[in-house]
Amino acid sequence: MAEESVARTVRRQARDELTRRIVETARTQLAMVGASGLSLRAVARELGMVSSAVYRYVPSRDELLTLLIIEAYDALGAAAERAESRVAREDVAGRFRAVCLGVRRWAIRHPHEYALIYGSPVPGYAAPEATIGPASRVGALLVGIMADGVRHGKRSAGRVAAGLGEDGSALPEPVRRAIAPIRAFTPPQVPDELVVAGLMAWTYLFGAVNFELFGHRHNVVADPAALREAFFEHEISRMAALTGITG
Amino acid sequence: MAEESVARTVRRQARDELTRRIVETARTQLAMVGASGLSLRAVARELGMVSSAVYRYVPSRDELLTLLIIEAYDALGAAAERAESRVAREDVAGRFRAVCLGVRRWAIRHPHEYALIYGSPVPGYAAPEATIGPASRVGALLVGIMADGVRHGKRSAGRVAAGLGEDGSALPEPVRRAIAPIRAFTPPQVPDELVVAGLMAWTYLFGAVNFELFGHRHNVVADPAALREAFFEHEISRMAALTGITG
DNA sequence: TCCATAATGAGAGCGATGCTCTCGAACTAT
DNA sequence: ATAGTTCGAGAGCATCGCTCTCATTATGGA
Repeated sequence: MAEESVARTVRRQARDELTRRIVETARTQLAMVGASGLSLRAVARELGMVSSAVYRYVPSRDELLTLLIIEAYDALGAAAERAESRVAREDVAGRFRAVCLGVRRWAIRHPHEYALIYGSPVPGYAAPEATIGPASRVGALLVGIMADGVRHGKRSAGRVAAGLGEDGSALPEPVRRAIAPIRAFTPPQVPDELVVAGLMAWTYLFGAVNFELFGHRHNVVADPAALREAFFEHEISRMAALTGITG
Repeated sequence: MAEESVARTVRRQARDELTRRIVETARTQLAMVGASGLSLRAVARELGMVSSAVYRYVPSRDELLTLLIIEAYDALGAAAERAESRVAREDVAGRFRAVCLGVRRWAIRHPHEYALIYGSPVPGYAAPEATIGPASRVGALLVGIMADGVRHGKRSAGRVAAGLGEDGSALPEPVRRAIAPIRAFTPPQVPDELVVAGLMAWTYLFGAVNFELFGHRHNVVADPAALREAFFEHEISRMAALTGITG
């Protein structure tokens, strides 16, 4: 009958709804007290149920954290994509810049969520399989920009290659082999040199945000938000120049 | 009497010795189970005493972690200094490279200790005053290399400035003001442009090590240690070129 | 030398955590 | 209507950080 499937769906819906509320509550808790202070029992209390009931929906605290990790990756990726989408497609340098500013902006607004994904890995060492998709959204964005940079203006791509081999030497063979995994996700038109440059820009972006958010720029860069932002924009544009994205 | 001071010293020595053993035990625990798994009670058990006794020596778990943070900063700084000291003073590029490789090597060998200092800040947000000294050892090393680079060969320093203002533009005024804090620790001969470049190299170094250690290069850079190392050496030397340290 | 004082270690205990188990109640499906 | 599944609640276990109290011991001055 129809009622059968409907009933099943109703139950599933109720279950999904409660699961959603649990994760949502956990997310607000995370935003307030950070990952180390996140308590399954507190989440249960907030929802008016007993702690053991939560275990019907979430297998463990670590799994809850994994769900929050996925959410955070997705939110960060969405923020970066939104910022990037507001820039004209041809403005490759502007798109790169927008991604960087978007990432930093989101990180500053959601420090605990950012720390959860780009700080020390909290559970074990291996990230769960389910996180790799959302985790690569920012990277995918950068790859797309690189590819467009190659397509739109051969000029910039050419300049990149030149920048990389400043002394005339090509990319060392071990380096070429080292980037084999990422090459599986990059269009073949993008040369190895540009891939390396993109990886470095990506590395730098999160290195800078990490340093700023985790306090490693105390007594190094001035505190006022405007100055920090000015410095960030400068370092990012310098990095873009190295990458060869000069607009 | 002499016995007075001796006795006092004896007692202090006993106290210091036990404190040392506590921190030492905590450090090995940290190396095994990580910061989140570090338990004051477990440390006490290991030392054959009851947990409350440990509180006579260490005010709290967070304070214990602070001691470990200081130790880790010091160990990392020492490792970097040791690596750097083995390079001829005139070989500025080699010294920079040695610092980077030394940092990475230490980090790989002491992942949990590295995560403790360069991962998410675990207690609150503000680092204790006592940590800022040891925390700046690597930075001080880089500053020294920069200064020597300026002193030894004006050529490289000049190239840096040129590299920075590739389009002929000078450093933006807000950026100059942003780096005021670090300028208090850098010799005046080092131009602002070089300071910025050094900051970027510093940022990149730890960004790269973070990414590698925290698993963000899964499916990006190949796993074999030799390839990862080759990639690291390449990215670092690229960064050195940007910094203007070309040897 | 003796004795008040201070440091030390042990134990009990408090509140809290993650997680498991069991037991009724409610709901689903036949 | 009944058999089976899901669910919430409660009790409980081991562990944690930390505090308090109470002896024991060492210290340092009278």
